[in-house]
Parts: sequence; C-alpha cells; structure tokens
Amino acid sequence: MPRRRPIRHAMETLSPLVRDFVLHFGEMGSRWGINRTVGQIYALLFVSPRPLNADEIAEALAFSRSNVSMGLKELQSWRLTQPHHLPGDRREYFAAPEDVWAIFRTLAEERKKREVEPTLTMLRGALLQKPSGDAERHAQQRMREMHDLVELITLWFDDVGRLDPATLVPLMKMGSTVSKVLEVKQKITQLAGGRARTATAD
Amino acid sequence: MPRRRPIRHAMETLSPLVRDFVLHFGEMGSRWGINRTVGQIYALLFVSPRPLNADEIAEALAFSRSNVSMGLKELQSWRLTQPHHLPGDRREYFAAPEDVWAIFRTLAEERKKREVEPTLTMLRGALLQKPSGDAERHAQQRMREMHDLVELITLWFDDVGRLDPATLVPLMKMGSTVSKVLEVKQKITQLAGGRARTATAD
DNA sequence: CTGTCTTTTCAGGAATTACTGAAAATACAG
DNA sequence: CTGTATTTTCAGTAATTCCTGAAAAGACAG
Repeated sequence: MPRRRPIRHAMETLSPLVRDFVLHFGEMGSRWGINRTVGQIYALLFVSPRPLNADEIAEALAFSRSNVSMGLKELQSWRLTQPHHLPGDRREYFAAPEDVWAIFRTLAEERKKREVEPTLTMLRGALLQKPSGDAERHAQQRMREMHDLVELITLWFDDVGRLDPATLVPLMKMGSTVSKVLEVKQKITQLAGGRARTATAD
Repeated sequence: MPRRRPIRHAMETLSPLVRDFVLHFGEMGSRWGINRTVGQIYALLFVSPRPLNADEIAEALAFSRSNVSMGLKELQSWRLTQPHHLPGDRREYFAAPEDVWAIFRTLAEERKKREVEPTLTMLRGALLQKPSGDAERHAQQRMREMHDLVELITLWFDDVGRLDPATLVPLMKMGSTVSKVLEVKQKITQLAGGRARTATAD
C-alpha cells in the first residue's frame, strides 16, 4: 500500500495541513476503485479557495500534465467537477462544488448508476430463468433476497436524497427515535379514523 | 477492465445462472477495492445451498488452492464468513450468513471501521491545527464541513442500523414521507406541552 | 489562414497487485 | 510421538494498472 516512488519535489508548495488531507484521500481513493491521482486531485480542488487550472494542479501535486488531464477527465465523468473559464484566460479552471451535500449526492447517484443498476439488472435477469434442480432454486432464492434488499435500500435512498438538507439534517439527528415517533403516529392515525394517512408502504 | 487470461477450464461445473452471478460480483469487487477472486468466492458462498471447503471453491472457480486460502482469509477479516467443522471431516467449511441484512450490516460496519473512522481522525487532527493565513483558514473550513457531514451520516447510520429489519423495512418503505409525519409530530409535541420530547437534535 | 497556447491521446515503461506452486506450518488421529 | 491431512506462507512470475513524455488535436486571436 505505501508507494515508494522517489518523491521528486512533491507538494513543496502545499502546507502540511493540506498535504496530509490530499495524501489521505489519495489512499482512500485507492480503496474505492478510484485511483490515487484522482483522489488527490479532488482533495486539492475541494480545499482550494479558488478554481485551479491543470498546470497548477500538476505543479502542486508533482504529477505530469497528462496525468492531471486524465484525472480531471475522470472527475468530470463522475460529475464531481466541471471546467470554467476565467475572462481573458484561455485555460480551463476546475473547482469542487461549494455544497458538501451536493458532492455526496452526486457521488451516490453515480455509484448507483455504475454499480447498483447493473447489479439489479443482472439479478432480474437471473430471476427470470427457470431453475433446473434444487441448487438453482436455492441460488435464485438467495438472489431474490439480495435483489429485494438492494432495491429497497436504493429506492429509499432516492427518496431521502430528494429532501433538502434543512429537512434532512434534523431528521438524521433524530436517528432511530424516528421509529418511536412512528409508533405515536400509528395511534394518532387510529384515533383520527385513518384521516392522517401519509404512507402506504409501496 | 476485462481480463483476457486464458480460461483454463473454469467453472465448468457451475450452471450459467450461478456463473454469471459469480462473474458479476468478481467485476464489482474489483471496483470496490476488493479483488476479483474475493468477490467471486463470496458470490459462490452466497448462493451455495451448503457450506463449501476450500478445495471445492478452488475447483468450482478454477483458482489455485493458495489463492482460495488467501481469499477466505480476507473474507474472514471482513467478518463475512467463518470456518465451520463438519463431524468426521477435518476440513474447514465456509458459508455466508443466511440473513442478507446481517451481511449488509457487517459490510457497513467494516467499511466504517476501515475508511470512515480513519478519515474522521485525520480531519479532527487537521481541525486542531492553527491556520496560518487565509488559504489554510479556508481549507480548514472545508474540512470542517466534510467532517460534520461524514459524522452526521455515520452516527445516523449507526442509529438506524440498530433497528431490526421488522421495524426498519416499513420505515424505509415510507421513504421521504417520514418527514411529513414529523411535521405532524411537531404539532403534537406543542399541544402536549413538550412532554413527548423524543429527539433533542444535539 | 497562421501561429500560439492549451488540452488530449497514446505507446511504452514503471509500479503495483494478483496468482501460483512449493515448502513450511498446523492440526489431529492413532 | 509419528504420520497424514489440511491450511498457510511466501518468493517468483504473470497480469494489470498507473504514469509519463512526445506527438496530435483543438481552440482561438489576429
């Protein structure tokens, strides 16, 4: 996991604070199927007070210009950054969104599109096959369980993701006490003769 | 991304149904920092109607015995499977937990331990430093935003994860309508003179 | 157009990660 | 203990992924 490449003159201009942050996300990126370079570039953009161009990134992280180009391309494909132009400057400048919630949401959406959807499609395909024998029947049953769980979590995530942070944050801070409130709600609904019906469960 | 290794005589015994499932999770694994082998082994265990020993796995997936051994070791370190003994058989047998919720929970717990906790620790360390100049002040502000978001999501996840599926599933099926119920709750709390206070939002 | 600045592509080499077979370690029956 | 069955380790190699410099492509002012 440690990279022993001779550090050329890397990150000389970065303060230790930022450098550690950048290195950490480089490492994390590599555990998430995103490569180190891409993780570091995004970390740098994330903490930068202003948009950066590719040369500035290459300089700060001691990467080749072409490596930065590829990294930025990947980040754009994840919709995590997009190029901006500054008046009177031909170069493209990149920044991370201001809103951390927006970043999180985008990340979740992209992962869903790239990983969850294909998995659900595969599982649905498998469930349509006619099982031949007990082993296949069992395998399908397991796949069904997985499918249903993944689908439930995904739908719910979509749903919750549509709330704006102002609503969502208090909700999350309540944590599991939400379920207690729901018990209360049950009773009220009964008392009110079913008038307050807000959820029908699918 | 596609692996062009000449397939020796791989997965001959597996039905197409299971084979596709196994291959899919091999691919997915490699996007998640888990290697292909490990993903395939777990997929196989997941759909298997009975526990399997290492030789059976090696045979079914056409991996070397030692590769299977390493894969199983990794899966055990994730607490996703553990060895069992069958009476009168010296070999160890492995299975995935019956309950898909339990698997999901374990996965979430391990990822938290391995990725989220270290990140929070790093961020807290960074936030303790005294910023020197505007750039550092801004970087710290961004790190604080990230820290608070990650912490909020994690605490909430812990909280919700403690609910049993029987409570959680209906809650998730409600999706965002939960927030509507909470508005109702607000009013009730007021009517009841603050007695029903269940959440204090830190 | 032309020339310059900028970004992208890509072949090849560097670094890392994955996998294997052989040997060592472990477990356990007798 | 001894011998056998089983698992683990590990050095070497195979495969993959990453990164670079050079060249091509693109953008745009004049």
